[in-house]
Amino acid sequence: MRIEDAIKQRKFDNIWIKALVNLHYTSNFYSDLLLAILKPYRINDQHYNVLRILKGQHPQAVCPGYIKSVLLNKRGDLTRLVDKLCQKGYVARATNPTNRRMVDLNITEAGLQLLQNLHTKIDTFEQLKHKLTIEEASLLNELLDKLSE
Amino acid sequence: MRIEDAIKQRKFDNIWIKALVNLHYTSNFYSDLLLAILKPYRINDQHYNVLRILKGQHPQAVCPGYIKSVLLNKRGDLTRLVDKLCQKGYVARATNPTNRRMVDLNITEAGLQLLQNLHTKIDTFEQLKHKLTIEEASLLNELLDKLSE
DNA sequence: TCTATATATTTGTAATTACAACTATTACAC
DNA sequence: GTGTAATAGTTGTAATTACAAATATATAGA
Repeated sequence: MRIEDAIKQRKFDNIWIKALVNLHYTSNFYSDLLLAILKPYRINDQHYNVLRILKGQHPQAVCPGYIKSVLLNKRGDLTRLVDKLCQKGYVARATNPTNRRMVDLNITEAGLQLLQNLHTKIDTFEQLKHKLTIEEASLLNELLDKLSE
Repeated sequence: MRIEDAIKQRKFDNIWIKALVNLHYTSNFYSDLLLAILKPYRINDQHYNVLRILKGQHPQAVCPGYIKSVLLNKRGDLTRLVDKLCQKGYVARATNPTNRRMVDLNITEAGLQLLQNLHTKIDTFEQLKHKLTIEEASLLNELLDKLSE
């Protein structure tokens, strides 16, 4: 949907402002899609991202500090975010034997299975593939990179 | 910053996934900037957006339902969001005389003054202007529109 | 060793958000 | 009018997030 229709606003101060509004709108659009998929599993997008990060390093352990540094959304409370994933059995937590300040986090088999189940449902790949050509996706990446320079 | 460096991830499954991650990253990047500016005023981005919507219609009154329909982030609790703005004196609330189910919201002089103060600080216009040409901003809008079709 | 500093994570508290249930008012069919 | 459904907001409760302060461990210098 064109941004003008989505937020019922016909005029923007200028095209840069419009791009910024559009950026947030589109980001929320996909967040809401993802949240709807995750909802039956009682986890949110932050939990999901943590699981993906852990899977990326698996079977190597990862500490909360690292997760925080690479999470898209720096907000949120890693300790309690991870607490919930541990309670649900998706993540295992242990004190790092070498440096006892640190905590070793690992995704469990159940966690890997969850991501596997979600994969087919999420499949943003197929969705986006129909909406943008490979050249357009590449161009979008370049433009976004410029914005956060 | 290139998205690869920002989240320390070298490989993505494909360029569409990368664009989606980049989208969320860039959106958060600007949200965090905005939140930092708003923090001294003890309001958040949702409050700010509500004030902008009210300013857009001023001096005409707006009801919570309308605000909800055009807010970028549909989540959030309009009643309590507006409560806070009323408490701070930025918004005036009254029952609609014609339809007593509805509530008339209006931005106050103090609210307009707040937006005025914020304007110079936010000024995303100048920031983005340096990062994207007018053609690039226009292209970005087109690509984003395609994504939420 | 002792102390100060830095690092990694957790905890306390208040504010915010999510979600569902609830109240009040209006609209419409009979 | 009366009953029923639809609409507009509000409220209750639990979960989440923000922010600052606290804990626990490690590191480095005197």
